[in-house]
Amino acid sequence: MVELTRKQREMERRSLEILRVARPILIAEGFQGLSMDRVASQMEYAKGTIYNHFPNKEEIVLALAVESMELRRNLFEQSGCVTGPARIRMMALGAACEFFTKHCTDDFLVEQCIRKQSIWDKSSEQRQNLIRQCEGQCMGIVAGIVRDAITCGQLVIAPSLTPEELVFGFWAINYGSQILTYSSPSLPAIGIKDPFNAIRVHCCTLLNGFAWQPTMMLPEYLETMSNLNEILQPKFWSLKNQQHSIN
Amino acid sequence: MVELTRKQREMERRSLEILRVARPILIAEGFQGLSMDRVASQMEYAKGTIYNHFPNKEEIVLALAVESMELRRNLFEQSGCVTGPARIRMMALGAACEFFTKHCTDDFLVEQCIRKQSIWDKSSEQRQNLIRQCEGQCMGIVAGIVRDAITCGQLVIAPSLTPEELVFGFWAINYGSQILTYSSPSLPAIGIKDPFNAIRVHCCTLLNGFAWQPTMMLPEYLETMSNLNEILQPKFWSLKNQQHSIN
DNA sequence: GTATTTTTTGACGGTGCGTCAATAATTGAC
DNA sequence: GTCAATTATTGACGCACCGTCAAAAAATAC
Repeated sequence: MVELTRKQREMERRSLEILRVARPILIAEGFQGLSMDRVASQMEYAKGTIYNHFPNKEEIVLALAVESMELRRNLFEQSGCVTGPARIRMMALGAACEFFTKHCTDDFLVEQCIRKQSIWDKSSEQRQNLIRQCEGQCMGIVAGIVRDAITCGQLVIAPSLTPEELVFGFWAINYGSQILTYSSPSLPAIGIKDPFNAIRVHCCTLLNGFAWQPTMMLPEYLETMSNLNEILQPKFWSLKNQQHSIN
Repeated sequence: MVELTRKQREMERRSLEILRVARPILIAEGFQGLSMDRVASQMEYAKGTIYNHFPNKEEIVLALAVESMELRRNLFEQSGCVTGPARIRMMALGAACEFFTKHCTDDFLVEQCIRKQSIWDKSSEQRQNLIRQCEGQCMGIVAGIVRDAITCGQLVIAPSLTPEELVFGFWAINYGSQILTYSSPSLPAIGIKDPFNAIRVHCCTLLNGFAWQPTMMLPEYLETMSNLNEILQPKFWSLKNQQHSIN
């Protein structure tokens, strides 16, 4: 019994070590660049041993994505330390998003890697569920804020729109902007100089469009966001020891 | 001289044939699934001949993306046939986006394929410029509408926001939503049942947030969008013969 | 009809994935 | 401490793919 768990612990430790080796390769050279041989040689193990832990490359990538999405979820949870009306908490969440993209860029990139059919095709349902679960938790946190706002009468939405679908809009703005920012070869050339500022403006405008109380116009919003960034950063830094890639 | 151009024409014809063979493979099986050997054998040419036309796989994919983005640009241009205040033309553009995603799904998928560093690393600057150019043209069309609105006094934006950055918001909502829709394993499970409706709602809300005149509340917006979809679709269908994958 | 240029071909070297029989290490019974 | 049984590790192997290039074939020029 004790024996078994010791073995399991060792197994677990090495799995994590594999992920530690794989992560920087994935980030630096993408899915193509990550090779099992390379991971094996860098670990000083044979390839077969790696395959004892992960049945294929896709599973490694998904495992890395789980780590990264858990970091995101932790940031989302930590942003809950900000008190105040729902709209402010929603903004704190936006700040968490911004923090994640700016300071956990590696994790953001890993998250992107898994948005490909081929990866979902080849990976185990079990690990896929971990992703789904984490995604659901993130959604739950944000949708909770929306529900609070509705309950307090600070926000009224059309009956055809669920709170989750409202969150979907903010998710899309953030996610879409960030994808475009990182993958569009020359945003500045087509007139987009400060995408992060643009995201803030659009989130504020969307909140205003929904008439989410208390009313807050752009200058006030931007100032509040700056303050939130100040407040939240030190909190987030405390995660450093738990996690991998905050910089 | 005449000889040379005939050869060039044949060369051109075969390049297009390669793309015609490659496209369905790319769409069905992704970048990984597309193999040069397969294209060659399906064309009944030797692999070397394919390499006479495209120096590597990435160039083929980029060439396909150019075709798809040109289709998008054409749809954007065609949406200009709708007359009326800028806000309505902006909505027509939204309808064009929706049409593209829904009925040119293959092209939408191809557009996604090129948002990877590894593809830009390996492809020629020349073809990259074709993409950038097309992207710039699309941006130009939409930003033009925004500028019109500003000129007419129907829209006022903060001086810190360029018209292009405003477009960026709508782009992000559309692009982000669609990526999430196609790649998130289970949006319905986390509460998002009708992403297309959600996109419309968010675009309307964003327009309202910017106080873009003439004022239009959600029900009116949704009805107008439905009408636009009716009006525009037959127009778009006329592209069918020029292009590849409208369905 | 022959010499020259152009085009096509597919075998080849190199890399990477995932497998599996052979080998090494660990375990536990005596 | 020994040895048989179990478990873990290894890396060579089969297969697939990319991109190259010398040789063969076709087209062209004369």
